[in-house]
Amino acid sequence: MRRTKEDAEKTRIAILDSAERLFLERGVAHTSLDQIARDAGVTRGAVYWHFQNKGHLFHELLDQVRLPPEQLAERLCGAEDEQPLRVLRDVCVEAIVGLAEDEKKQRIFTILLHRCEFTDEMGEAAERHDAFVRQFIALFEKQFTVVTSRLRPGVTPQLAARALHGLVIGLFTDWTRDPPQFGREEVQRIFDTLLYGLLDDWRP
Amino acid sequence: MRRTKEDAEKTRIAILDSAERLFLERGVAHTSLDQIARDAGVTRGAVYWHFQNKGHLFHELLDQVRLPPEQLAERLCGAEDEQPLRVLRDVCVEAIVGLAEDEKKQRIFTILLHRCEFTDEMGEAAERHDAFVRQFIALFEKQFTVVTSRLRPGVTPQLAARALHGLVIGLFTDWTRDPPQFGREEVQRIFDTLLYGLLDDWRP
DNA sequence: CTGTTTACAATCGCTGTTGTATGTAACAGC
DNA sequence: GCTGTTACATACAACAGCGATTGTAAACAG
Repeated sequence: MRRTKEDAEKTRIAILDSAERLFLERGVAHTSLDQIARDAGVTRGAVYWHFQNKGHLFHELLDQVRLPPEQLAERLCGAEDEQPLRVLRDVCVEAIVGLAEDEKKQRIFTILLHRCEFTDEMGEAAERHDAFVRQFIALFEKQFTVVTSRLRPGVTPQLAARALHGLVIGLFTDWTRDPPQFGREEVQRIFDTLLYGLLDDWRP
Repeated sequence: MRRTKEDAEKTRIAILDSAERLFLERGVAHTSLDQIARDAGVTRGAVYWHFQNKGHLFHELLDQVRLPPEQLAERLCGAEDEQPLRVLRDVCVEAIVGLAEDEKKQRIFTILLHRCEFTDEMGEAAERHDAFVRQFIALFEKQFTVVTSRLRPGVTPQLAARALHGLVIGLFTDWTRDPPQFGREEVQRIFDTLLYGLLDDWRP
């Protein structure tokens, strides 16, 4: 019984939602396409119609929340010259706080960080994510390079970038493991704390 | 052809080693016990003789590197009153540097952080790990509580603990994703940086 | 109104994986 | 030298999951 285009889009969404729920509950590898289809009220035929395979399904799931790298780069380099580090801090704070406010984001990042295996048999999803992370660090480093002279003695732009990125990833990881942690103010204070350690003229 | 006890122990080790290699390459869920057995030069019978199932095998693999929580607590609370935060910092630095120096530790933590799914069907391994992490944070917080008065205004022991733990986890994650990063001095400088942001009287 | 395409459902064949049960040869103790 | 046990190998049964193919009714384009 063929449906209209809107109906088709609805089942597409339903499949994605079911995948999200089941991936979160049982892990990506431990969830079969049949289970997803059943949960969405369709058969595997529908899943294979909308998605090539599990890898692509997972990939499209991630793309629902992962902001495109270009957008990130633009955001970071847009306010050129002005107050690059303040923008950098705000981006980091937004990332964490955005996680707290958006439950879907929370679930999908939980899947990404705790419920899936990064192996090349999962297709381009893994590679793209790794590339994303590397670019993230590179952008950090670039921003710190601009203000090299303000860094405390012994602190290189590279070191600062690694530290800041580590903190972001770590907070993401801890947050998704055990959600109700802290609000915007506290997140901002954490990043201010690290930045104050990196630059002696940092003022929140 | 029955072997002597030492032989048996050798095949046990061989199975663990093969599991380590294959888990790292393909992920835990995507590795079958038959593949592990073949790689170790035995059959699945041997695997089932030494381990109840894949979950237990994974569990014993982790126990090869994860230091027992009691040991950690002792280490942190042992030098009571003296310089609790310095011990705390050294523990964090040791954790990261230890990773760089011990390749086995590196592989196993890579599996733990990037090649496995934390779901309850994996048995007690997941629970134990989560409990470990929580205790870790609790210990951090306890240490910071001792020196509450030295914390910068607005910084609570809880906040400090979350931040420090986040940084540790984040550096672990980044390191295992892309190993050749930095040496002991730089790691120490990173933690000193954060601690200096947390306490105004911190001196490396 | 009709042909084509869409959006699935149903079925099939195959392989991979798990758990268990049974066989078996050698070692260790007596 | 016999025996029970150990340390596996082999065999068996059952299922799950994938990918492909085929079927089909309804939507849509002309």
